[in-house]
Amino acid sequence: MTLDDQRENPRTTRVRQVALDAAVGLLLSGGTDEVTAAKIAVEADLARTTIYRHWPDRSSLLLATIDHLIEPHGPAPDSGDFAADFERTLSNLCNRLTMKKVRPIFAALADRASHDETFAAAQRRFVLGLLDQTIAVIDRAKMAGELPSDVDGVELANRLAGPMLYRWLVILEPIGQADVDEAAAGFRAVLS
Amino acid sequence: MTLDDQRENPRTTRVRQVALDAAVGLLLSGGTDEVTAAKIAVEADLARTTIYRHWPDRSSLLLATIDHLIEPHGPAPDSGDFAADFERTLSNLCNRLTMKKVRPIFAALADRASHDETFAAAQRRFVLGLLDQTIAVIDRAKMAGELPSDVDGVELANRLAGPMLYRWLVILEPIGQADVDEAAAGFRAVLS
Amino acid sequence: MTLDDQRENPRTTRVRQVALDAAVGLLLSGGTDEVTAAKIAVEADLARTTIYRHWPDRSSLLLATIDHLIEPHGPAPDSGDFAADFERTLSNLCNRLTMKKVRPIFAALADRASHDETFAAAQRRFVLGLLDQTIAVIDRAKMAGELPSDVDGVELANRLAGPMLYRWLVILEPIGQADVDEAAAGFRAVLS
Amino acid sequence: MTLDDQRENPRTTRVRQVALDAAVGLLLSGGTDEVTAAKIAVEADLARTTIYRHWPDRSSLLLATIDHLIEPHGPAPDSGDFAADFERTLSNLCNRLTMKKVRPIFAALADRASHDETFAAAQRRFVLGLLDQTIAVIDRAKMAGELPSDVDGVELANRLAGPMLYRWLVILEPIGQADVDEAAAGFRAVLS
DNA sequence: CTTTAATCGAGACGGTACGTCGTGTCTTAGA
DNA sequence: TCTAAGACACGACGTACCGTCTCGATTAAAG
Repeated sequence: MTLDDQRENPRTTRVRQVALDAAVGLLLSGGTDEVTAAKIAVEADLARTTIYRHWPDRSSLLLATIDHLIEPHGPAPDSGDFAADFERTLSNLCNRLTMKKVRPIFAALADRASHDETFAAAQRRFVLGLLDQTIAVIDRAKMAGELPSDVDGVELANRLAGPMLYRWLVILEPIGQADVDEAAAGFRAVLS
Repeated sequence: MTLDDQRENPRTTRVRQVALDAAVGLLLSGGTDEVTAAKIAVEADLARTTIYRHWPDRSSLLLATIDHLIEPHGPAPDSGDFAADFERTLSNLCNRLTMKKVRPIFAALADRASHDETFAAAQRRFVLGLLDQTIAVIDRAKMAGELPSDVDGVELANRLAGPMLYRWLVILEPIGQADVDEAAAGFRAVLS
Repeated sequence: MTLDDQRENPRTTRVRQVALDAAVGLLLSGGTDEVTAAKIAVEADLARTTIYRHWPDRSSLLLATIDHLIEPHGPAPDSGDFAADFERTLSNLCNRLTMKKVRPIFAALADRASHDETFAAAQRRFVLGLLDQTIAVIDRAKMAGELPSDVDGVELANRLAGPMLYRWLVILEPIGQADVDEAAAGFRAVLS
Repeated sequence: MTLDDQRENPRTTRVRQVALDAAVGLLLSGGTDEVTAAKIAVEADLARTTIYRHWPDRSSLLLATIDHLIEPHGPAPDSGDFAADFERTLSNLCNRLTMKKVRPIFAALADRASHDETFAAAQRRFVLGLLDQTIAVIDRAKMAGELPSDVDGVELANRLAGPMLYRWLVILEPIGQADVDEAAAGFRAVLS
């Protein structure tokens, strides 16, 4: 466990780090088309060829950039009150969405996903990642017997939080407290 | 209808046509990155510079390609039975979505929309276009007094059909009859 | 004589005039590469295609421009004193050379002359044109018996004035009064 | 001599070589306008962009082509008899001029020299290069005391050999033995 | 004073070249 | 070993100009 394969050359680790940091910056500021070995090399003060040693092509570079960009979410709220916890996770989600990073990443993934299964998988992972706190709360409620045990956590999370993602990602409109409230109400309705 | 159809030089019309046809083919088969003046020129047997005469850069070329790709939808079903008509439009929508063209177009728009307001507007238009039959049915029901007059047609269409789009475009899962049924049920619930 | 084929369409005459005026301006200010149908069209406010109606290609356009540029020289000085007249023509030549137009024209002709006999002929005409006053004075001196009748006027003009042209066009150095004096001395030497 | 020959990448050396060889061919056969990155690339079977890596634009490419074209002259003849040596260098010059390469090079330089000081300098170097054997002989004669020490070698070379260059480059007439003889006579006149 | 024919304006089109940027492969040297 | 440095073939970018080709709109001279 402790022996996780960290025995990587520290130079390698450093290069990967600074390259991806630069790539993330470029992705956020200029979109997919800016994630370029040449630009990363300039930005991170590396040789362009070094980038190619770590990622063989644009696709994998972009994918790695996105993966690097997705910071792990904190633990789901756990106050004992599931309805409150659920509402809390929705607020978190709302913040995360509007922190502006989500839209370009989602779009970049979607654009490639149409013609590259690797990106389709990444897109699914990404969206699930957005919902994972929500799913966690649902699962806890299930285990506590406050939700029927045959409820599918992912399914329910999609049903309740989906409209928020839809608004933000598909019809490009802002999400408000009203959307959070409605989803929270939906949760309480199944909570019984 | 009126003959304001520009009396445009037929050569010009033809060039625009074959160029966009080729561009559509490239977009559908290979995605955004294939929509290239050079490739269109080869595909459509035109001079590359001719492409630039009609569309000054990649962006406008891509936008024009997408506009060319979006065929106008037929009229909304109108049988007198609003619930049936609504269900029908959802089936249409479902078919249209899965006819495979929608996903790459949406994704292409979304990718640019993150950094180009023109594309954001196009994305909104595109999604509204997908829903227009649905909205039309809702509006007819409102005028017939079967829906409260304070219902917002676009809002309602998004609420009811949104989950289908969400499934297809965001979480990349297939849409089934179950989704149509559920949305139709939602419509009947507000109909009374 | 009076009936010279002036029966040309006045529009045509005007177009030719303004086009060549513009072309001359471009040639003098920017060199050969500026003599372009497109640029002339802008400068002279003509349609580019109109230029092509008058001159079929760049070569003939450039040639016409140069011909238009070469203004006919005034008559050779004629004071009765041949030595003085000769020195006067050399001063004129010196001024004409250094009025800056000559070098680029000569060079433009020479560049083409290497691979196009039409331009070679134009180059010869151009240089002879520079010397014609000088030749005229020599010929007058011959007819007055002050020079042997077997002297070749062109040959002598080249021998005497050639060094000035050489300095200016070949080794790119300024011409001074010393050069004029020396040539004039050479003339007086054969005059006796 | 010293091995400062750069230890340059042999690929690079080779590319430069074949590119310039092709460029020289194009320059001699078709003139300035043929010296084109695209045409060189085809002719030398290189990528067009590779040409741009070595020479950033048309001007420097043309300049490099001309430099590559100018082969170094052999040493000046040195028989002890200055008059004979001088006549020999003039014959050499005559041959070099008529070997056909000189005219297009001179013209190409002159055309650009009118508007680009770099080319003007190159033109001066080129002409001086043509005369260097001649100048060398003059300088040797000076050091041997057969010429007054206040004679300017370059000046004298221009005075004596200039007429030959003038004939060939300016009035586009062939040079004959007569021209060589006359110049040689001029040399003997100052030699005394 | 019209009518007819030459000329012009406007601009599309297939081309060639420009000079820039990016890609992915490769090789040589240096830390 | 890995990185730096950079050459290379390839191909797209967007621009400029070339020479050809319609098509109308002017305008000239002739009936």
